[in-house]
Amino acid sequence: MNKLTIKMLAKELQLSVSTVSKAIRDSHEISAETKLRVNALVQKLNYVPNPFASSLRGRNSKTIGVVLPEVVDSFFALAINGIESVAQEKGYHVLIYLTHENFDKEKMILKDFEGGRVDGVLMSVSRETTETSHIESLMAKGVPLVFFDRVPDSIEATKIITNDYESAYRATTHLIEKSCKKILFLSFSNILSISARRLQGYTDALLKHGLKAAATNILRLENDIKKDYQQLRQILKRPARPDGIISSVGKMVIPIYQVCEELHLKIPNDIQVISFCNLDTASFLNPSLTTVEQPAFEIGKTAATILMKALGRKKMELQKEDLVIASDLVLRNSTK
Amino acid sequence: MNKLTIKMLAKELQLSVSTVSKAIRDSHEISAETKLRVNALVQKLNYVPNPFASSLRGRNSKTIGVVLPEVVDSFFALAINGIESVAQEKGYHVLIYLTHENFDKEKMILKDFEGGRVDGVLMSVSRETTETSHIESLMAKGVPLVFFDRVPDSIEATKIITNDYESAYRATTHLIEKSCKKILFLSFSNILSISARRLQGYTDALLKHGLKAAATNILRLENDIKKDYQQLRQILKRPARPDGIISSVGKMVIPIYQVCEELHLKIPNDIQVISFCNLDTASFLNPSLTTVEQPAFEIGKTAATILMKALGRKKMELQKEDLVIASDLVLRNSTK
DNA sequence: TTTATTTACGAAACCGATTTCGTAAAACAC
DNA sequence: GTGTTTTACGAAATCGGTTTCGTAAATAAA
Repeated sequence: MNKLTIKMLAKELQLSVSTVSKAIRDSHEISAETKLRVNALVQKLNYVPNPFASSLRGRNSKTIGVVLPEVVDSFFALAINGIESVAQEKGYHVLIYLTHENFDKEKMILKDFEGGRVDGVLMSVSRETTETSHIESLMAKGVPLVFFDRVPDSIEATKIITNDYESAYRATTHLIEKSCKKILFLSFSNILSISARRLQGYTDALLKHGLKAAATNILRLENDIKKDYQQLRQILKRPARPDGIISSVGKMVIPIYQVCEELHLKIPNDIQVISFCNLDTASFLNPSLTTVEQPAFEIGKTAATILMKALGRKKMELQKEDLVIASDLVLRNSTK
Repeated sequence: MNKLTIKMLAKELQLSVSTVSKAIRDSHEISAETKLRVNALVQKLNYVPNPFASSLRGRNSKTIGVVLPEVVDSFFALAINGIESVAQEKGYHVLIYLTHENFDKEKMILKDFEGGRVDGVLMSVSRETTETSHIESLMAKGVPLVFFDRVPDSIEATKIITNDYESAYRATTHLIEKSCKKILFLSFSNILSISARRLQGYTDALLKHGLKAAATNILRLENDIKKDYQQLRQILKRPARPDGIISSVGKMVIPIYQVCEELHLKIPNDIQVISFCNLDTASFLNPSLTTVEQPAFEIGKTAATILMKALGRKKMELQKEDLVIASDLVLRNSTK
């Protein structure tokens, strides 16, 4: 299957390669008549330019890289949707990479980007990402990078985030107002600033209302659903078990419901529950779940839009600051 | 930010470009000593080869294209996971494209692929895809293509599917055994074979048990959640309303629960419900939902694995046949 | 009519790696 | 010591477009 090249078009049309190329790119140097002839043949033979030749010469790929921890979480699924919709509209291609929360994979992926595979990057860091030299190295090469959701504190960059601190503060306050005294907080990282901010919102709200933020009421999750499940179970079996739970991560919703069911803890009477998450089934869970809903699609879309601007003709400089899109606290029946 | 090229390495090392290239690629033509020198500098300067130059010369991209209708559905999110895990392991990059069920977009994407952007394609067709010349055109150019889940009937190709017919048959039979007489079937396309097979399983099961497959009991969904919601509502308000629902698509779960709630129809007493879907929250819905669970991750992983084999050194020929991975009917409380 | 400018196109360099082919020098065979 | 093979490397072609620069002809300006 001999690939059709511009050279073959040129021969067929009795034109030079450069003329054909310019005609296809609608250059003003080429007469309308010639353009018509060229395009007719392009249509007829169904010619598609080799993207690598173009990228090599043009030093751009019309491709963005999206680096995510995972995609099971509906947050990232929605974010991908937002990203892809913007990218496709602007004629960009989207390379997806999953780190599976693995730092070494993240490093390898970014290193590969240094070869110029992508024009820009959208990234949500893994929970293992403590050190950020791989990111700085890529940015130093001039590759525009926009972080979203899980952003690294140590780097000055454009970051699209949600109001994690306030959301956690509000969620905690809500539980306190509903007379919870011992609120368990499920944290998924003590590294990620997103996690730190949520934790801070929680502790600040406790202190504000004269409650102590006991270390025993903070469960730091592993990236292992079985272990997390067991840990949670142990905690809820304690004599002085919590009467409220705030999960800063969506994937613990099912385990929480399961453990409560097993231990015959009634939600919300025995224990009230709020989770950060993006489940569209939240309102039909049993009981329906009070959630902090993050604007996942919006975050993805915004991140992509800003990146596109930095990649556009005008090469708009990226503003090195945070853009906050607010989350919603949606009250349902897992809290009183 | 001058990009580092192999030429610069060569100059620095007092070697020719070809020698450096061979050294990096661990060619037997190069002495161990020279390889060491080269690799040391590669490390030191953090050299990453330009992928477009390699792809242009090598006529392969180490990239696969994944074409999906959408990704909100957790089915496709899981499938992406399966695909990406395999691809990453094999050193392949993953380009994601969403058609949003739009046939023209699908055509454009595949046309772009004809330029050689990807080495192979994994695809789930849009619900508007009636005509498949764009797919055949790509395959004719020798691009390996594996379909999964939503596969076109009219094309001979490798297809990874689940047992749609049997699953629908079993689901329907289950409802009949639980004494449903009027079972509403929610269908999402009268084009896609996956949809046709599910519908066939449903009608066959009805006939087998002496029930009629009334056209009024088949709701053909639009791709518009509001309209579908209203349609469903109208049907459930009929005097002789259905006493069972089988939804062949997961995204109708919430609308179904909502409508039933609004109309004060108790599930499963007034109406029993089964849905094809991949919600991990199914067991904690109120009531918990009887589902046909598709092995989404497995399907994605299998599709990718088979594609990888066709792309490997040995260029294994793709078997033009269906590979079926069974779904599970999981009984819960939305059926008696 | 002469000069300046515009129009429309072609030749060739270029992007950066890979690979073929050629060749000195070294190692080996006899 | 001569012939043969192996080793280790370099020059140059190549992948397929894009872009710069040059130029003949056509048009406009003087």
